[in-house]
Amino acid sequence: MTPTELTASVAVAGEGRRSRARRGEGGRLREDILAAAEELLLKSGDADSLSIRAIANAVGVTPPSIYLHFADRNELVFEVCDRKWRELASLLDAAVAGLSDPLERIERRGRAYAEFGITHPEHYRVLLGGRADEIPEKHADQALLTDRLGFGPLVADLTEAMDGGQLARSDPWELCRVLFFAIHGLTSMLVRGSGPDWPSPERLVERMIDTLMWGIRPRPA
Amino acid sequence: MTPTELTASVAVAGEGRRSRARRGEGGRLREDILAAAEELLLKSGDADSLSIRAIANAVGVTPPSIYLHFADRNELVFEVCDRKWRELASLLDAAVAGLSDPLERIERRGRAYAEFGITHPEHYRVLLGGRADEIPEKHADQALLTDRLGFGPLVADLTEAMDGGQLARSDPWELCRVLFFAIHGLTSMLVRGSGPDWPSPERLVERMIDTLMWGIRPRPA
DNA sequence: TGTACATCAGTGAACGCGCGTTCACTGATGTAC
DNA sequence: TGTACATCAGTGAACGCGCGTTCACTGATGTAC
Repeated sequence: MTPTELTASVAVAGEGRRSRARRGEGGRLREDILAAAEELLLKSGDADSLSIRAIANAVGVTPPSIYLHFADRNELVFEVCDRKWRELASLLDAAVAGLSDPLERIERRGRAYAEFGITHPEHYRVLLGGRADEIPEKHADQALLTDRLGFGPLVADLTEAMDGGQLARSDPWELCRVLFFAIHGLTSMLVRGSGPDWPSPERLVERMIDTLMWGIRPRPA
Repeated sequence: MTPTELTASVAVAGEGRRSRARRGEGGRLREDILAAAEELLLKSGDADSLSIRAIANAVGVTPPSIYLHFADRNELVFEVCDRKWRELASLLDAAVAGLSDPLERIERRGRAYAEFGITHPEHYRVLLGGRADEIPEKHADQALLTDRLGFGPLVADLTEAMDGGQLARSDPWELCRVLFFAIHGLTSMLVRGSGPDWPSPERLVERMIDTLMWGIRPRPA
């Protein structure tokens, strides 16, 4: 088998040719494309593998069909990321549901965030591990942090804690970013894969959260 | 001018054809290649732009010549990164030269690290911003942290501070990683580019360092 | 109830691109006799 | 001192690859008369 033949047969494989949608149900393909893209991401963990061709093949459709539903590759990748961001955001919300102590809520959010990365490294890498310029502009700026990460709730908790005297008074947005950066650094390194003699991810998460929570407490005059 | 002609003329541009090295001075080209690669990195800030062809063009040489000095692209990129890591390591050492208080040394290292990222965002992105798999295996594991980042000195300072009672006793390697992760998270986000209404990088750096330094102090029983 | 027709969901082939890498070569440089 | 020769530093053309995207098309599906 020549390399060319091999490639051809692989291209034919995928999921087999997909049956054409009924009239008016063209939108179904859009969903299937996004689902296939996410699956590809899971297998490879690399946004570069989200090629139009690979996705089309996985869905069982030809590349041009993608353009019936997305203007270009950028838009497709953006949509995939957008969904993941929302998923993460609601996961964070779920993690603090029912908790009323703001400090505890802050802590839980951090923990849940790191755990999302640890359990979905491929997705995390796509969300924040890549180059910024491969993400459409909408993602590149502040909107990323406020809209996507849902910083609002965290800032609210920080403010509440400050009001209650559990935290030294300061700019909550600034503090919010610092906390996020720290947790993101931890997560992104864990997602990169830890070395053989590293402490367990759990230990590192605990230690980071512990350090941060102490670091932001009110200080003796 | 057709696109093809344009490409051709651009290819001819670069730095002009380079004169051939004298007998025995073939190694000169190796240096020039690395220098050109670094320059390309500065312009684009993206390891993907380190293509064999782009580098060859910048040096004023044809692509195959690169292979006289590097086995493949991976080796070249590795060497470029390796040099940057050493640069950063010695920069960190310089930042604490003459300081004897271990806590102060720890703080200064963190600050210097973040500043390196802020002033050399393109380089930082190449060192830690990319995908792990684009970096040769040597870089991917623990060796990265110990050899490249020179964690030894930081661990030494942490240990000294623990011995002096300035820090609660704990595994210094674990703490070392946590501190690095936090500073890395900060740096990598700043390097990504900050949004319009962000606090200044300097403020964020101060705040992060301040939080961490408080977080690791001994705690009241 | 039957048929012409517009619409819709795709297809197939091709475009030009830049890439890493290989291969057979060239021609200047230095060295041995 | 002159010349044949080995070596060394490169060149030029080509390889096959996968990519995003475009374009003219096809053929099933539903609808209007």
